[in-house]
Amino acid sequence: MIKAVTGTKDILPDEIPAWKLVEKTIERIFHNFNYKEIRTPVFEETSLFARGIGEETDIVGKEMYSFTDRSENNITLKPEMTASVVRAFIEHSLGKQQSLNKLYYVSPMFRQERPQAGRLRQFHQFGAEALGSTSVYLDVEMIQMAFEILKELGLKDLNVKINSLGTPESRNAYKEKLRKFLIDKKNKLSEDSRKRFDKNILRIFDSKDENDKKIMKDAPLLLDHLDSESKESFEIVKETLKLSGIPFEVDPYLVRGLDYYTKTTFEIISGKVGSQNALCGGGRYDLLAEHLEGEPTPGVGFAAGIERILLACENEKSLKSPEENIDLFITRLDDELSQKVFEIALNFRRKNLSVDCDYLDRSLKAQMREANKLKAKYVLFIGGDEYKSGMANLKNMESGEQKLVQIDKLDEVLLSQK
RNA sequence: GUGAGCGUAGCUCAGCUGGUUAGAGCACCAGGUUGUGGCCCUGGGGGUCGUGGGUUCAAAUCCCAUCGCUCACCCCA
Repeated sequence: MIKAVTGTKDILPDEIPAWKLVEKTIERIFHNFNYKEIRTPVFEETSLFARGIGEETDIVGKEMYSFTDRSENNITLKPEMTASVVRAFIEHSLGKQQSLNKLYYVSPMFRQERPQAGRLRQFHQFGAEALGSTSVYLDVEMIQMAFEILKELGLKDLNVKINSLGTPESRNAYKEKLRKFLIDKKNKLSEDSRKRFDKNILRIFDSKDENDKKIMKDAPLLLDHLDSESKESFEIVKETLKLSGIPFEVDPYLVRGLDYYTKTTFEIISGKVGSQNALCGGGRYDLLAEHLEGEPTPGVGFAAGIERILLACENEKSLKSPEENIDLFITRLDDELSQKVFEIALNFRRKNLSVDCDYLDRSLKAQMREANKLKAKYVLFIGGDEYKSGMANLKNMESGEQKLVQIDKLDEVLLSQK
């Protein structure tokens, strides 16, 4: 049997209502904040991600779905959206038509990792990017939108973490300080952390090794070494978040894995989804546009994982997606009437009623069971003596009431009761 | 890339100190009312016990390999 490729999943009809509800919520909240949707291709030239996300990151280093196509182009299925959005922004000179662009997206993403709870090889993210302003209020707006969407979906067990990475200059100066602090302790660190020492020294703060933790307790903190501008904007972020009524905690160890972040970074964690618990993450990236050879353009954004959110909703039992039902099920008492039933069905379908009927030549009883299963509001019985006089029984499935109606007057009867 | 656990019906699982035709619940189909659902009752269909090999008189059950899934590490949504 051919099965879906490892790490990919079918979304079956039963699960669609939950997805639709999430998608509707996303669209509503982004509209409230006046963000416009953007759609970009699922694949891009590999170099876009290599340069945009950073050669040293795990995403680029070992997780990309890359291949060469028949014309020898290096292609990669998008592992995240920010680089693509910024590429489109530059390519179409969106910044020249409008000084601030507030964009959002919902799209599948691809990363070749070992699947586990809350991690797939094809997964879905939604997110937003605001390009063209350094205003910290946009930083806060990202958190507000993400938080609002999660709250609307009924999630409660949430933890908002924020941090500031400062400007690249202050961060590099700080990294140097940290390197000096660690250099003589390096051989006492765990193997993983020793690797991080060269690759991404800030990541050593994430180590779960007890001894590493002990060493890092006395390490200098990035937050204490911010440039004055980053420090000030971080203060405003915190104050504004407070005013927004969004509970948060400052996590000086929150280091996002993508190279392009500057200043504000944040993450929203769920306590209900296992070990891949980041529902959403984001931050400011003021230098990305020029990295990609565009006009220098400040930006902020975030991305959230739909599968993880759905997992959290399931575990918190927070999602009440509406029941699916149909307006009318038409049964047939005599087999010869199939065509008539089909004709009546089309008539109502054209009038925007949701209508179904039997296609399996089943007994009336079976048809009724089907109607019940589909939660039909009404059942129409076509056939018998009453049909000969142009009549049919119409049954209200909830009350059980049934009345004889004239078939050619069904329109007004049904449409008025809808 | 590393580690652990698990693969029996469409789904959830029982059976596993090896021993007659492999079970249950749910779902599905039919009947109980030859023109009427939800509850109930009766019956039915559906399984190479993931795959391959080995041990044995005998394997779903023990051993090995392989594939797949799951969870965790790394990292991230």
